[in-house]
Amino acid sequence: MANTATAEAPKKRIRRSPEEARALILRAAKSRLKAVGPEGLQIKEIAAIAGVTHSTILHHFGSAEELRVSLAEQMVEELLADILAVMDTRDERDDRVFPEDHTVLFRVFEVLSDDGHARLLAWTMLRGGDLSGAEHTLRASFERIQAGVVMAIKAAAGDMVVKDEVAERHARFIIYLVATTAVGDGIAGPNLAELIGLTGTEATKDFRDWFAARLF
Amino acid sequence: MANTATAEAPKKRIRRSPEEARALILRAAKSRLKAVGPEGLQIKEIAAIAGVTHSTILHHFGSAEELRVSLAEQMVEELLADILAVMDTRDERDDRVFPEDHTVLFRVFEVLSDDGHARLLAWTMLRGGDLSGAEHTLRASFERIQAGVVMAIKAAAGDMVVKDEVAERHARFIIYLVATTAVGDGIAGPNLAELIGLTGTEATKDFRDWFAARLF
DNA sequence: ATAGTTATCAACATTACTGTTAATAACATA
DNA sequence: TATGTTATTAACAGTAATGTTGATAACTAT
Repeated sequence: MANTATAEAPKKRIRRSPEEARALILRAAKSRLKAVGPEGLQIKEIAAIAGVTHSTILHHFGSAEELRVSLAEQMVEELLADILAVMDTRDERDDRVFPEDHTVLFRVFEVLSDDGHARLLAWTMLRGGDLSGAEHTLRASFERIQAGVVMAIKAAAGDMVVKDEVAERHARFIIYLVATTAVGDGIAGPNLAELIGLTGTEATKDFRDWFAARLF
Repeated sequence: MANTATAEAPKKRIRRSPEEARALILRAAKSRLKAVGPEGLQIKEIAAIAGVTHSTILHHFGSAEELRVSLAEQMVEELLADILAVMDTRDERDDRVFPEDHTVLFRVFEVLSDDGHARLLAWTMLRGGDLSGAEHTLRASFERIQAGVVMAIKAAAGDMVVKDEVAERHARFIIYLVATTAVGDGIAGPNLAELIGLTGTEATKDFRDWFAARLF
């Protein structure tokens, strides 16, 4: 670098809208969180990745803590959007072989566990997990998921009549089980699978098939 | 406070053995971790709870990081000891109604999820989760657990003959599922149950019964 | 153009957390 | 009782994180 001592830096600034700036910063924070875990969430590091100074972050979020809260909320919303997208895709193809076909469940595992969402979610919850900012999104999303699972249960029953309450109760259990399992899988999966001897992609697939088969 | 300016503080010291001191500090660290999550693991806070100065912690553990590693290892060992204890208690009573009777599974949930072990475990894994210090304990414990579950599977099969490989494979799946579910339950449980509408102890019990019923 | 707004930055200030040092109190052993 | 060991502490030092300030560059509207 010959210009360090001689020429003054031209110091061009990129001026973004507040929304763009916040999005940029949150993206950087997220990648940092994924890469190095919760300890990597210092605003200076995030600022470096986003290509801004840490003052800019403070300007937009008020404090480091508020940035973390915003990040947590945004992540939860993204996660739900992803899962709903999976279910919607499924709905478009109108064949009703839900229980036999494990693709939906597999995709849920992918989104929640493999993509690292679970780890980020866990971090959110471990740190006191307020999430009241995402409260409304959460409720609305759950209603849609619940409705989808109820439909699947009834489809799985075939000719047999299933009372609404029974199906709804069953759906709750299934959702709770899938969610907790996927979260646990995302967190403990790597270590646990190695310990238990369930390594390799085919073992993963075997387990998920086995799991899916006993859901309905 | 009249003595602040006048009398000198008597400053009595409690002198502990290294083992006692370490145990005291680890206990404080654990309670702190449970109470406020990973961020609560600063040695000054821990020192305050343990009733010592932070220098004492550094004296016994070398560094803040080494304290965290020690804590993680100790927690894993405690967890496994607890779970093995549950299984052993079960073995002593020689009735073989494992699958019908859900007490063992319930106790596993209690130990792993309700007691907060899962949250602590998750913290361990989120932070890079080495655990190589507890490697040996882990392997040995898993072997015993695996053997116990295989026995339960065969007992559940009743008269039918179950090939060893089949039972072992099944056992792996069950262990993996129970572990991931309990971990996920411990972390996401409170938030998730509230969202889904599975609140209250009877709902928790219902879910665990339902879950246990579909394991074997 | 001109003026007003504000996103951005650099430099500084301030905390908070970790680690160091030297002295001392508690205990064991001789 | 005397002596040695070391767990404990207070005071200090260093470092890394957050937060603050004032100036400026980029953009908008008049």
